[in-house]
Amino acid sequence: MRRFATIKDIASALNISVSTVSRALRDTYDVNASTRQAVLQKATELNYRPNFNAIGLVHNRTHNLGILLPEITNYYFSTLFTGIQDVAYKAGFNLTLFVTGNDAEREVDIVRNLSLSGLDGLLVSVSSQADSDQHFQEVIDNGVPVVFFDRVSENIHTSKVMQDDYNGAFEATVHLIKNGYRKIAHIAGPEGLTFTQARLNGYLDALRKHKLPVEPSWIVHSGFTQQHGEQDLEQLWVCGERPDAIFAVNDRKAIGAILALKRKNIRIGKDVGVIGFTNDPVSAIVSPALSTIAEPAFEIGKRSCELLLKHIQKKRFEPEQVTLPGKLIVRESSQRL
Amino acid sequence: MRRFATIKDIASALNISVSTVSRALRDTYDVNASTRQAVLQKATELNYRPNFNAIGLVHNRTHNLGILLPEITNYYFSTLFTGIQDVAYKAGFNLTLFVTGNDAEREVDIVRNLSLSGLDGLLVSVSSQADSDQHFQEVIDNGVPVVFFDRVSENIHTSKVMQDDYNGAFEATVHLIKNGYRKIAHIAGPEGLTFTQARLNGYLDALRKHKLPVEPSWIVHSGFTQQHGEQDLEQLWVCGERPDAIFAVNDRKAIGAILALKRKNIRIGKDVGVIGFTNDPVSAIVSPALSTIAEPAFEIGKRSCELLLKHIQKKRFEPEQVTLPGKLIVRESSQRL
DNA sequence: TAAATCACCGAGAACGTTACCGAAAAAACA
DNA sequence: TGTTTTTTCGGTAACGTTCTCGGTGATTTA
Repeated sequence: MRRFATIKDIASALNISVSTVSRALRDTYDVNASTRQAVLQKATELNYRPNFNAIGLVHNRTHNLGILLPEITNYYFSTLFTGIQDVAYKAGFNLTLFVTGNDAEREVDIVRNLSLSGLDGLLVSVSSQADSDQHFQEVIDNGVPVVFFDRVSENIHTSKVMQDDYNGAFEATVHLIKNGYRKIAHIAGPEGLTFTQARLNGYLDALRKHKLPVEPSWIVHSGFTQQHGEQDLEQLWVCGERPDAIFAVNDRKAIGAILALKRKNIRIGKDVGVIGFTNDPVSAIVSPALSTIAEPAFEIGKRSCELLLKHIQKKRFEPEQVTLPGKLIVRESSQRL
Repeated sequence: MRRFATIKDIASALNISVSTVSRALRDTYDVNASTRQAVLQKATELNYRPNFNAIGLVHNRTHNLGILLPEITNYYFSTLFTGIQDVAYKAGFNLTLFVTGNDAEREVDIVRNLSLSGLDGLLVSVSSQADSDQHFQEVIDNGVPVVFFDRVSENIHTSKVMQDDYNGAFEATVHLIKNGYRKIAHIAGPEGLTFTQARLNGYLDALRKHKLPVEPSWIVHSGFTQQHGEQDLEQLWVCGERPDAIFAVNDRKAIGAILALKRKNIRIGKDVGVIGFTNDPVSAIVSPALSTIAEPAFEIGKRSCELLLKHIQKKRFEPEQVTLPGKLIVRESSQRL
């Protein structure tokens, strides 16, 4: 059985009490400089590492944050994580990452079996809102601070940080309109999600404001992958009148659409305009390059973590809601040229 | 101060001892069915959650695995993580993720300050081998199982799992040769890394086997990003004779090279062949599509975690080394047509 | 010189859980 | 009926750490 050097080992080696060692190691009050020096030296000599379980036990603090993500294999979530870790690391917090794979059941399972005592707080982007948010409410009721980001949960009262989905979608759609497209379709996300709804609304309002027709068959919902984008486009192409532009809920779906269009020998931009959402690096690589709304993923991660840390430090902290603006990036796919 | 219901709360509510509650909760020996039922009911009623700190303290087991990664914002590492989590989740282990950002200093800092007592094992892909591996040796000396993957550390005796870098590189180079390219350059990774060396050797041996010249100025080392790929290509293009094909150490650099070549109006495939390594999804999206060696990222993650779990379970477990084969994926960028 | 202050240290309880051992009650055996 | 076994439970130490409290000497103050 492995066993680390403990505070007791140091104490007995130096013939002093554990209390003194404890104080010396933490450099607090009431300890002579020379004894402190001796303790420190002995500690490195024995390769002492503090036992976080023990510390967590007495303080009811673990310096561990949980992160719940639908997926990690994409640009948005992975840079978001990097943002989170950026502030967590500086504050001395570790991150335990849970990936649900967009599986709502798994999400519930994970949250229900969470070792709440092992976590000082929870950062979450929900997998799906289809069913209830009960499992999150339970966590909050247990006194564990929760911050939602990106895919937030409507009916739960806590801090949330997200990009401005509505205005981003509005701007993207207006951009297409200004570039002469009139029959604009929307390749959307799963229906249950709030941000799917927000982007849909931005799209709709932009059409209405410019007195363009809203054609229900030009709005198709499905998942977030490139394959979903391809399928959505096929569906758009079989039934009724075809659109002359596509606003996709994210870049991956937009690229799926571009690929499908290219297979049909339809010229992107000239025949059909395409715009995405996210500014995934791949949008600059695909040909023609994809116009998009850049999301501040890293910043969202940072802000979420900062907010969570605040929640943890203050006992009573009023939930905040922050919305970060996106930015229109014009490339080739949305221009007739 | 937040406080969860404990085993004591259940005990006093039921007027029984904590030992009995403990046994009932864990469904072990020596507990009557009816009292067990009562305990279970009370537990859900009080929303009891076990305190992992306490359990970790007595068992010296946390069911926490540490993962040390150079970065997470790319396809390879993020799917690798998914593979790890796939087996960890089933085995009831949580994952604490540390991302170094390819910063060797930060790696040392993280490892040195690791709460070893909070981790049952460590999965690592090193950030750089430039300096020493001493910090990892310390961890192992403390009795914490470590498994290396992808970017392994040579001088440390422990389990390692990686793809077959040498043969992959060999195969990629031979593929270019067979397609008629003769002046093949290599855009390599940072020099310190073992797998950089392995891929370089595969490349060199393929050249030698086919009696092609090895031109030192056609081998350029740098980092792993797309930008590095672009820079490397520029460097290749300024000095002396220009190559007619490029084998890149990974897809991102290959794509950088492709982009730079396109800016020069050089036709990919026809004028200059390009092949990468990884099979990042973007390699199918870029135009022309990038030939590459597919790496079994997910599988590597799974195998690493399985191996680590074995190490943790058995007290004495002989280090294993597993090498997974890659697979040549032929697309457009490596064909003259 | 007596009293008050100060610097430093130790004892012991506490955090939530498990493990070991012993005890009481119930059941089985003789 | 007495004895042994089985079933079920409780007491207690232990895990590594922090924290509160009190207690030495030594030093300063009056």
